[in-house]
Amino acid sequence: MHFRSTCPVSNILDIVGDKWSLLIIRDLFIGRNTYSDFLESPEQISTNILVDRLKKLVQFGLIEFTRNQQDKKIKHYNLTSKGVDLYPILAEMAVWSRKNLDVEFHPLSVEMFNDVDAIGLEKHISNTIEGYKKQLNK
Amino acid sequence: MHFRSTCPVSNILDIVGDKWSLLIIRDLFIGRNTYSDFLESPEQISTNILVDRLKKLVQFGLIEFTRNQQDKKIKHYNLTSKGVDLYPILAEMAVWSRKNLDVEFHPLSVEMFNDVDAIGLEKHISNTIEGYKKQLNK
DNA sequence: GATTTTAAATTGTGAAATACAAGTTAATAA
DNA sequence: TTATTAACTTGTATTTCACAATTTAAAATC
Repeated sequence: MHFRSTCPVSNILDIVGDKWSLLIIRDLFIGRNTYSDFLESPEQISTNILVDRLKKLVQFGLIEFTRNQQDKKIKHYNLTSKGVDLYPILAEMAVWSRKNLDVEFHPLSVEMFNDVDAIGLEKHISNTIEGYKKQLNK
Repeated sequence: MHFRSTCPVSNILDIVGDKWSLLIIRDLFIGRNTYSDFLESPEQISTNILVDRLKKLVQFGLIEFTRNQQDKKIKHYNLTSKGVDLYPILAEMAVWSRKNLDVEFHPLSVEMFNDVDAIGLEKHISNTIEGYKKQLNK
């Protein structure tokens, strides 16, 4: 990996600072975990970009995959510990958008905002991370 | 502004989700605030991209500028309230890099990490934001 | 007040990243 | 055996970015 500088903000941007990587990470948090799932996301990533990003995210150690035992042509991607650690960034991004953009948001994010309002951002983040990890070990 | 979807994460990425915007925002937090300052940053942005990003960030209402009264060809950029609100994202990005990348960081970020360790991330963020706003009103 | 310096911005060209459409592969299902 | 499906590849057009050189306009210097 080539880093542009020794600034930690620049470093992470060199890894996930493109138009798509963080959206794939977001998808994994909301339960989308196959190539086909990712293609169905509302932002409409193209297939060549998707394959490229999945490959890179695996190389960076942010995600990994397992084969479906019933149907071995299906890959189920999941976040690694490094990938799960990105959640606070996604959460702060969503919070920024709610505060600073005057638009209607997707029902899933409205749900997320309600949770944040109910229990606080800290707790929401730790719950989400813990929840993701639990669900994986099933 | 055209948004790819109604996801708040996607929305903010449509605004600052490129290789450079958040680095300009970072620069503003550490006191760099002119075109020449930005060019001196270690990541070496090119002049055409810099002009383009400054223009866009102004259009989005994340930054604005004032002319130097002694030398009116110098523009001093500063973060608006919307721009200052991005700090939690930058802070979480830095925290992620410290935890997950095995590299040496810039002295300024080491200083920042020490502050986070001393007073906690929450307090570090609110101090930084408050500090930035105060410094502006001088 | 003409010349030089400086900050900001522009222009041109090549390279890289992304978008879009179509086709391929290999495993499973019918 | 044929059809379907998930994942992936390929080709081409478009957009964005990188790099180098040049231009503009304000300020400083001679």
